[in-house]
Amino acid sequence: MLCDASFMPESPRRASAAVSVLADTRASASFAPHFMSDERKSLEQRNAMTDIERLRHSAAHVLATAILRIWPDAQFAAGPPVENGFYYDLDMAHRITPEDFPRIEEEMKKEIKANNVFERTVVTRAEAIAMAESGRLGGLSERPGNVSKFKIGNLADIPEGEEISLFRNGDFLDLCAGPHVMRTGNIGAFRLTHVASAYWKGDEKNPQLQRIYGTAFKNKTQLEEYFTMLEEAKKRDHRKLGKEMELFTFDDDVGPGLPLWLPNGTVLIEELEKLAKETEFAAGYDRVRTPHLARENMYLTSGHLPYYAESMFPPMELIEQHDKEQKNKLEKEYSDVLQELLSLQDQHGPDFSKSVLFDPAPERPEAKRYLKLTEHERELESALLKLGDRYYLKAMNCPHHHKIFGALPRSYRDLPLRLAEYGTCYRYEQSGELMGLMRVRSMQMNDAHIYCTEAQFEDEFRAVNEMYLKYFRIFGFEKYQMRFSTHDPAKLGQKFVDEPALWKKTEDMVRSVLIKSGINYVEVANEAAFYGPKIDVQVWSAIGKEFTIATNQVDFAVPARFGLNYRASDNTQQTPLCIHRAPLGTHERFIGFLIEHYAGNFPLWLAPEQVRVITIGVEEPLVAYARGIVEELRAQGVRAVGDYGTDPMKAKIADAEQRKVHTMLVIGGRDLEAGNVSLRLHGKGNIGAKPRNEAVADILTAIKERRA
RNA sequence: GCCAGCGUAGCUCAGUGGUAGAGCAGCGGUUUCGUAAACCGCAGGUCAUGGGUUCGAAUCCCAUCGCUGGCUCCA
Repeated sequence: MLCDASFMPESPRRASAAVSVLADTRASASFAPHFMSDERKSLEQRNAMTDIERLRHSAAHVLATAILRIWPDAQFAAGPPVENGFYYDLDMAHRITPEDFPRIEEEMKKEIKANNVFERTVVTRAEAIAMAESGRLGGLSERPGNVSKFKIGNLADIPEGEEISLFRNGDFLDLCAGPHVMRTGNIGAFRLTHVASAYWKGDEKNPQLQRIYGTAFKNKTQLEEYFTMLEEAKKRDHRKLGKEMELFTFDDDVGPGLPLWLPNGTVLIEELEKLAKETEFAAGYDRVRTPHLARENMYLTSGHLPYYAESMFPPMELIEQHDKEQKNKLEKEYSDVLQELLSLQDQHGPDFSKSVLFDPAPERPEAKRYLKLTEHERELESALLKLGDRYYLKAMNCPHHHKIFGALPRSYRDLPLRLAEYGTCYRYEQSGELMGLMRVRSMQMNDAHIYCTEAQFEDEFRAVNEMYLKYFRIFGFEKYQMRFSTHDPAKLGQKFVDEPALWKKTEDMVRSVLIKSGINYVEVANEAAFYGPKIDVQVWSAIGKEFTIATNQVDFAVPARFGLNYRASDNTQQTPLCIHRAPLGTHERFIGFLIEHYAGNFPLWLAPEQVRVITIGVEEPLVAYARGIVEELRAQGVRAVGDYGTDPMKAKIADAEQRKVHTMLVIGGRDLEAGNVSLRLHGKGNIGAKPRNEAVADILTAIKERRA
């Protein structure tokens, strides 16, 4: 598959066990999500639970106990601790809503007050199955006719030879590896937080269960602190600040996930582009521009179609009516042919098609049929291509850039060729996945594709990494995780291009760049792109959601698919390697993250309104002086605004502070006389008087240096 | 896409079957001020949209759209 979707920083990758270890050690652990591994945890791993996880896991059992007292038919699936709390998945006739929480919490309190011991017993598999069949597992008593169906499923996942343990608190008995706190009374403070639905074992083919989330702490103070912290986090949520600061908006008539950038937000976009353009120019990139859409055929070449079609907006058809009817007919025929081909392959085994295609004189009737069909398939394909056009909005920029590379004959002397574009892409994300600016359907990527020789690769890759770090220093990012995704040799030829030597070589190169640069990273096997290893940069939003903010990927497979080549010094034709990189991700997600990172208090160079000149009074000489300062600043490209109105000074300051204006120059009669301005910085209060020229020079320097 | 909750003025919210409200922002006046909010007034709403129940619906029911949380997806 070409152009791994995960290349697009819009795609947060699935959390991995490896990340969870690091996530837990980060300074910001309170907001870092805890990742449950996809794999079943071993007993050893489970026993490594922290004290608070133990407590929360125990709270899940108490939750189940309480629910059974109210709804005895409930069947429970899994109830693990998660970062900041716990949940229990269950199935029952009653649909739980938050209105049920007080009742449930009452019952939970009773169970905690009873201070029952969590008592562990080891049973044989047969005993456990017998208890599940009588409905006893995950129940308060035997429940004839109400089999503990999910517990039977869980039992099946426990490997032979591993101990099967049960935990009992009061009447509630559950299949559980533990560990738990000693007694229910050890659960100091808890609260149920929300209900959700979840597929059993996370598989959407399985039935949906009701999931109840809660949180628990050692004591009430910690619980309250947690909720206070959540409130604080919500204040810096980019959706809230984006509205308050008039950065962006969404409109139903425009469509979900399609942000409209207001003037203030557009300032952020343009400042970022300026930074990117300067940086990329200095690093030897060439800028290109490409259309927002392309013909179907390109995406057949790239491989986006049909595999990626679900994530693309449906195509625009440019086709005459009579051709359309013809096309529909041919498409129907084509799909019938494909179906028959597939069923022949199914009937006659996996090597059937090979054996037929390589047999010079196939005699078997099914082989003859197969050959006839494949010939017909090709005819239909070419007939279809001749009938009308389909245009797709681009989901990625790489195919367009590959076409630019291929547009001219290339020599090794042209390499490395670095093509950069803030390209606009469109992805049809599922409606439930949209989230403010963090997950959208239209996005502008800080994209570039670097075409280079193998010999150049390491230097190029290192330079890209250094660019990341340079950016992160400018923004003062500290809380991020570099994730190095490698392939799994067992899946060569399926999930990954079958080029073991190139995999090894590029992975070694990437690893060595990381180590030499002293970058702290986690390595995750089996998460690479189809076409090569990659590094994703993971960050966490204010409310603790993980996102890929930037990405850097190696591609040693796709250029060949596009027939890209260059003339090497020995006069042979060679295929270039390609690096896909987006250090500033997409405007949408990057700015979403920046808003939260700065809590809306942008540094001077980014601030939508950089300077506000406030007069104390409305006397003409004062206003003229203030106006002169504003004009001088604006002439130098500073976003300065004057407030010469009749409001009292304190009100003007309050207004500027609320709008998070970075620098306020307050001017009264005293300043006018001395040729000064009184400097006030947002959130920092009054700094004091300064000569006007000095203040202006300082502002210009701070902007130029992109000072934090 | 799935499950649940929510949708009242530009923003934050009150109103739970009987005449749509407040604060802030906006606009018009008055006020002429030294570091986070002077005073008075005005205007602003098909209560997301469509249908239903009812003498009467912002309020109850159904559908649609959107947002939020979670799940799934993210090749």
